[in-house]
Amino acid sequence: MARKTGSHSEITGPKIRAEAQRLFARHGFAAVSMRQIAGAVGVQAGALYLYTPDKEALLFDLLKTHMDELIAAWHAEPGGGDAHARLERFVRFHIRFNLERAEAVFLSYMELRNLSPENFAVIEGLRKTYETELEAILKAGQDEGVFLIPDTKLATMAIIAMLTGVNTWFREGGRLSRATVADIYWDMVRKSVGA
Amino acid sequence: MARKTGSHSEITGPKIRAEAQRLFARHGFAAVSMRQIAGAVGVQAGALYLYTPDKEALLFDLLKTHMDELIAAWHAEPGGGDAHARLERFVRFHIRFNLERAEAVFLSYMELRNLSPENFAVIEGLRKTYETELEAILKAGQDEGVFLIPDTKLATMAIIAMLTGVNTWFREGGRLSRATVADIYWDMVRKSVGA
DNA sequence: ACGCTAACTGAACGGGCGTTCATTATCAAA
DNA sequence: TTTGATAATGAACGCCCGTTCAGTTAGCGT
Repeated sequence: MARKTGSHSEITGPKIRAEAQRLFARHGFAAVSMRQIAGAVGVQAGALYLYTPDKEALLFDLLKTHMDELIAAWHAEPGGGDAHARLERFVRFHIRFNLERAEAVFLSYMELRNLSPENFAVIEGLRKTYETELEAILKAGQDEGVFLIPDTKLATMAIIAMLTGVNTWFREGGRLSRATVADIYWDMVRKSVGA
Repeated sequence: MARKTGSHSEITGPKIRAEAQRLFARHGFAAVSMRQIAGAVGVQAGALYLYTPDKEALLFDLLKTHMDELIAAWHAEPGGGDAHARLERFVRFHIRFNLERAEAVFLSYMELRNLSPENFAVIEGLRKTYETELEAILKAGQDEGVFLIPDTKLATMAIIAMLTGVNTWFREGGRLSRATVADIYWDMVRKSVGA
């Protein structure tokens, strides 16, 4: 046996990334072997190296793609309005997007330390970019006089941590719907910035 | 060479736990070998098994001890007062305690999945116990009419996530002192529950 | 000074790791 | 139908893993 019938790189490539994401999120990067990933995909371990130079590059690809898509999705949201409206959109967007991609979010928080310093810096830069989007809203609200925030940098970190925390406990079909959760979190965020 | 000069289990035992915590926090449980831990302690790998039945038990011991100490430390805090005062004490306690033990906190959030189901349940139970302490305060404030919270369970998770988030960015000697950070977070928490 | 016990070594066990590569089967264009 | 490119195999490489254990030395009560 060598090449399989019906095999195509446009199928195997995404399949590898999907299975790697699933397994990394479930067991952790270091605890998952290339052979496990290959097994989940349905190929031998050697075949993975047609799609990635090494294991770390596979992780980096997942994290980078996620961060790029996060930022792109936020930019695709409707802009404009006052700081109050923009903050509400950010809160609802963040919760929605992160719940839709729980595995990728989990990965990008847990597995950063498995990246080389250069790759780590890239992801950190993208995260900073995203955080700056929220901080800009808070600053604008502060200038407009609709928010009362002692420190916008701190408020940024506090709000993001609070929102991202939803991923740790939310379960589909639980007591509350996504919409209700978003409503309540928005209520808390709104009040916390004094609006 | 066999037994080393000046060797005592009361010294080696804690040293192993300390080095394991440091290494697990830095590189992740799965990425750290027993030989690395032994090397950091200054013994051979086999010696570790005089102090732990296996690698996972070492991790569990660290997590369990941390959670026990967290809960004990909270119970040692002065009680009494109205919900407003108790919430402030909780916020300041959580930030202070977690910053004091950053490595243990990091571990107990990141490495839970490396525990067996039984051990996982134990740590989860202790976490739940701690969270319930906060929830009781929020409920009391709700009943007293000093808080305005749509859902106390959600508010509990939101506040804990927000507070624990401090650990991800706070650096000693940075722009803000611990005390200032605690002040600002308390301000945001207070407002978010409508007090 | 002796003997018991506690503390540790160092080698070994079987197994899994990430990665490479010669080889082979399939696909798609000519 | 031939042919070159593509997608995969499967064996092998050297290395490190968690764990065990017989043997050895240091500490210490008697």
